[in-house]
Amino acid sequence: MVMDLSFSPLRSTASLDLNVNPDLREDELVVPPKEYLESAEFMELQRKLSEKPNHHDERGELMEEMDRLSTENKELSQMITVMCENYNSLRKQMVDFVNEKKRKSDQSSTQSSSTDDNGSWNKRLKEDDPGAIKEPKISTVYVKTHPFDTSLIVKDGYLWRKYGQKVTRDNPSPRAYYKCALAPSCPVKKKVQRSIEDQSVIVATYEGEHTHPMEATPSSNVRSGSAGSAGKQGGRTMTMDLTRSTTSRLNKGMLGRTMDETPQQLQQMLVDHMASSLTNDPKFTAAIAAAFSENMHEGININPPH
DNA sequence: CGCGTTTGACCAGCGC
DNA sequence: GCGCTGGTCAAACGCG
Repeated sequence: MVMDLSFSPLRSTASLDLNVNPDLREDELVVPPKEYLESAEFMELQRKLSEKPNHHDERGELMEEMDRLSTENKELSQMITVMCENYNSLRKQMVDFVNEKKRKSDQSSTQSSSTDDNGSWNKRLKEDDPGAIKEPKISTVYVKTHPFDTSLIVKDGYLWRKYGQKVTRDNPSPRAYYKCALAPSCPVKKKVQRSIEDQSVIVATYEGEHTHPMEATPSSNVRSGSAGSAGKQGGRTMTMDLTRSTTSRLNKGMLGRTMDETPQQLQQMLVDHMASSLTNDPKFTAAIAAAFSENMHEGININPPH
């Protein structure tokens, strides 16, 4: 199934927004980005819907618009396919590279300390806790966000308390430091920073393992700034939780934990998930229904004048 | 007023 | 020893 986004006001972003949350709840609202709601394109669509239409022309226009959007949808589908192919190719190269590196470091029997942040974090943590025998578990998660979304929010089902923010040398984006809200009983920390290569990608580095189950209200896991800054998010984004082991096929595919997904399968999973996310959102469906109801009500007059 | 975020100060590791 | 950098602390601040 290829999701037809022709009717979706989200089409300009949803088609390529890979930032989906497999665990999205029905009570979590998915709204179009604020930028889209304020865009000229959306205003124009709204204006068209609210205008007293010349029924025949309007229908013709709508059919044309549908054709245009269908074409656009096909093009976007092709783009996703190409992206998936590229992703798989790059990932394979990366895995090969990492394996090669690991082999070499094993051979030289040197303690491999990565040059990235995790390495320094590990070192620091070991110093903090000399009694620690086992290295804390470090995992890095990449989360695609809406390009306009400037917040550093990674919804992962846990409650976090922000304790610092820094601008690092090699990345103009600030890095935020979080501790698990249940600290000190739960020692987990995370760092969140936008990718230097792709500002729409948030890189979250987790250290340690939670000693407690997920919070019951994942939507509140990270407060968005001092409550008042919530509006800055500009619109909800769906986040992809890559940390959970009980991942859906989608997660497996996107994380690359299995390499056996074809681009078509990946694309299918993405599209299916976007479709279910949208249709599961009562506000979104209600808004669409209302818009169409209004339009159809005027366009299809059951009691034609004389 | 409580709670969580913000942000400047402080600390420690590292390289020169 | 000094400066740079990343990580953490804690007082100030703001919102509900």
